[in-house]
Amino acid sequence: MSIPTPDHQRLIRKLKSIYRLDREDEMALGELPLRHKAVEENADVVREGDAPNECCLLLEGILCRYKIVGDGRRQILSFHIGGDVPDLQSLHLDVMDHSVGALTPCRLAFIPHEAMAALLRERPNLAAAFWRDTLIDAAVFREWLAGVGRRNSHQRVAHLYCEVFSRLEAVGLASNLNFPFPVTQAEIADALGLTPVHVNRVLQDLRRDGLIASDGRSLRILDWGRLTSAGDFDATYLHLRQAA
Amino acid sequence: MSIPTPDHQRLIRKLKSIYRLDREDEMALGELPLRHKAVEENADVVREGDAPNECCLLLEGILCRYKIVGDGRRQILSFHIGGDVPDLQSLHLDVMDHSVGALTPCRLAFIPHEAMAALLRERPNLAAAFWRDTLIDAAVFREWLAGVGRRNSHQRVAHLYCEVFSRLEAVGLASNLNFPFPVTQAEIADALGLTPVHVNRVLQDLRRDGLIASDGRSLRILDWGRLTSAGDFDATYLHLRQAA
DNA sequence: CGTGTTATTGACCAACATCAAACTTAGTGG
DNA sequence: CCACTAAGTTTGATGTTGGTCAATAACACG
Repeated sequence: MSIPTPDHQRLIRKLKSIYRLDREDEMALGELPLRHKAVEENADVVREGDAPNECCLLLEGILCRYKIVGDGRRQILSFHIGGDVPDLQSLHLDVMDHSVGALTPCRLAFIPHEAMAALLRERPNLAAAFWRDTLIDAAVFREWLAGVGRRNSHQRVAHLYCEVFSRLEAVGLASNLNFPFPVTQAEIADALGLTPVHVNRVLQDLRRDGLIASDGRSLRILDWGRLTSAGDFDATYLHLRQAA
Repeated sequence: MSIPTPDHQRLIRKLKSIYRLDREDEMALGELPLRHKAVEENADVVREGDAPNECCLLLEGILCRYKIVGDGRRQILSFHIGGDVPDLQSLHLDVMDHSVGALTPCRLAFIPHEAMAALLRERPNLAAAFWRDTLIDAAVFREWLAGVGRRNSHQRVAHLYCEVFSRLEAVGLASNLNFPFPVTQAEIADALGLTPVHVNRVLQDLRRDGLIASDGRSLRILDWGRLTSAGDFDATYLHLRQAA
């Protein structure tokens, strides 16, 4: 029983952003075996149809989950940041119904399902925390579904930026409204059900209106209040704990 | 310890469509206390912002989950049929981030969170079954997200009809390709991110092409093969067990 | 410096939305 | 059994958001 490593801390920090953990929970998480791996930009981590026997903890970089529909077009389903376990579901859903890919070079750590299952058996509080995590996942899908279905392009972009900032802040990866976000316009388009050309035009509008400043690598939110209202954003669906 | 009632059987049947239960699991489920309630068409069962202390088991009728976005437009997030527990998540997410409403008159049964939690503590196998259920829920959101983001209106309608049939069949509520589906075109539009007028035109195309026959009350799938390919439908994401 | 990726621009287009009216159907009460 | 009504469906005319295509500009990287 030793102090959790910084890599374990990433996971702990994430879980603490959504659920109350006690000292023993943290220690137990610290014992999880991690098989480290670096992946390069655009590599797939898991692919639709796979039946993985480990989960993937993201330590550094940005991952996304995505589906390719019949005619080859891509829909990005979620973005993931340090501390996330984007394929936690594979613990209970044998075969992947979507893929996980790296949008930037990433540092990952794989955790065997066996180890994860044993931990959850031991510690019901952690089982609850992880279950809650997957439920929040679903809540985010719902919000995106509402956005793609019923919000216009400007609202969608603004909403996405609000969400990304809120989530980064919740795990201590952004402390002010200026933070790295190296995601291309084409990727944003795939996440929002738009085309890259149109995303580009929307971004120009948002910049012209003084809501954001962005190059392809980082994002600066210039007016949080107006950005949230432009994006119809309300963080309730993220189900974050009040204080971290 | 007695034979589970037909109402309990609905729930058992649903869970068995996605997970292996043993005899004791079924018996334990049969002991769940059910507080029955009938709701009329268009009534809300739970509302965004509520913090319910019971879950809602649907026995008869059709429920939907939905969100209202900033400008008052509605996005339907999911349809639910007999055996579903659409707000199971409320067990771990205190405050509702969306509403649950009745699309038809419904028979419901409420199960106290307390009773549900006790059952899951007792029977890890059932905890796994319910967790899996919420994960499949999320898988369906993902599929809808991909549809609204990247499929055209014809594909979306066809896909929805394939999904509805597959789910009804999995729990024994449809045995052939002709089944009741009393959902209005306006509701379908709200589920698919379209307008009622456009849904109407798409339906006319699908009927003209001999894929379906439908009035507002029931749906007959005339050509399953062509409907699935028109809708780019692959049931993998429903994560059903091979045999019921 | 090339070279490849990403961002930007412009001209044009199509899918789907909007608006408004008419038609159908199911239910209700006389 | 027949108005009457309300909800849902269908139709037509027209509008707009966002898509498509194609070219150019700006970077980043080796």
